Amino acid sequence: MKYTIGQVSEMFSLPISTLRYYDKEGLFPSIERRNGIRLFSETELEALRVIECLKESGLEIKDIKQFMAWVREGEKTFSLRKQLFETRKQAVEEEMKKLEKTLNMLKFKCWYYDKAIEDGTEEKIQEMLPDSLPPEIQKLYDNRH
Amino acid sequence: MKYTIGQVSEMFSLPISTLRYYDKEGLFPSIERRNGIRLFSETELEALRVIECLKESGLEIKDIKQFMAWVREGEKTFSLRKQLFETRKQAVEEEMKKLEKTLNMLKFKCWYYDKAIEDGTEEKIQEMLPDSLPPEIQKLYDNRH
DNA sequence: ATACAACCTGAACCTAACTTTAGGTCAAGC
DNA sequence: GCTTGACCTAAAGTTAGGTTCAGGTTGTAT
Repeated sequence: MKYTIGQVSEMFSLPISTLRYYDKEGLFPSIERRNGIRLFSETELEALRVIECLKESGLEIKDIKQFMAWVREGEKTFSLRKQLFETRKQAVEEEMKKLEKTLNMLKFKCWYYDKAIEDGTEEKIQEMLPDSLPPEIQKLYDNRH
Repeated sequence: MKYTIGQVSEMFSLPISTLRYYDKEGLFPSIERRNGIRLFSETELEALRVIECLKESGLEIKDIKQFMAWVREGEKTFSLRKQLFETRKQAVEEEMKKLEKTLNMLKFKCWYYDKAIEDGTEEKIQEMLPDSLPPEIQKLYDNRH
């Protein structure tokens, strides 16, 4: 099954201009064309799934291009590709830890403003800082950075 | 206790140029100056902690500026501020779900290339797709998008 | 009083990842 | 045979979040 750029744009909810940009950047190195018109096949759809994953992991387009080049080179690049995914896995795990901290701060601030609205002032809360907060909130406060 | 821009730069591991840029963007609306030189106090340090949190949550600088303006306006903006943190909390929770999916894909790809290296080829794995994978791997594969 | 580090400003510059624009091709239906 | 919609390209423009630069001021130690 082959798809036009418009169909793929729909399938992935990506603007056509973005797909053309990815192509220009070398992210679909083996894409087929008929009369100049791009024909996306399963290879390119899987490439797009990987692109979305690697982008979400924080990888830049030029490094995704490098990966696509490795794919074309065949089995001799298996371990380079493996290493790339290992590194991205670590990066994502660290990002998730950072987001957990961020979430603690946000939850603390939600509690803080809930209480400030209830009290009509921040002063009471300020007096409780840094270590006379309710137990659950204290945990958030201590782990917020 | 008051700090110079250089000291704050050290404390937060942020370039001086970034701190000046934040100031220019209105993120320290009440910062004190002596002979033109910025003096950071606890207010600005807490602002910086919040800036890092809101940035990590995906908020843009101009919206952080809006928040800092609300802080200056006092208690009448408590509920606007509360709402902002609620929204960021939701955004971070969604981002974490996305990263979990990304992590599934990355783990699957790590397994994939481990096996490809072991087998010397991808062909054996391709035959196992989409639903004859080892149970643990099947879970990753099914949940990768 | 001179040197020197650390501070200041406005303006220009930078990068990544797109998006927009202007102008052109092509196949299908009327 | 002409219109229409979906495709094409190269090049310029956009945005966020900074960084760099050129030129100037301030505070402290010698």
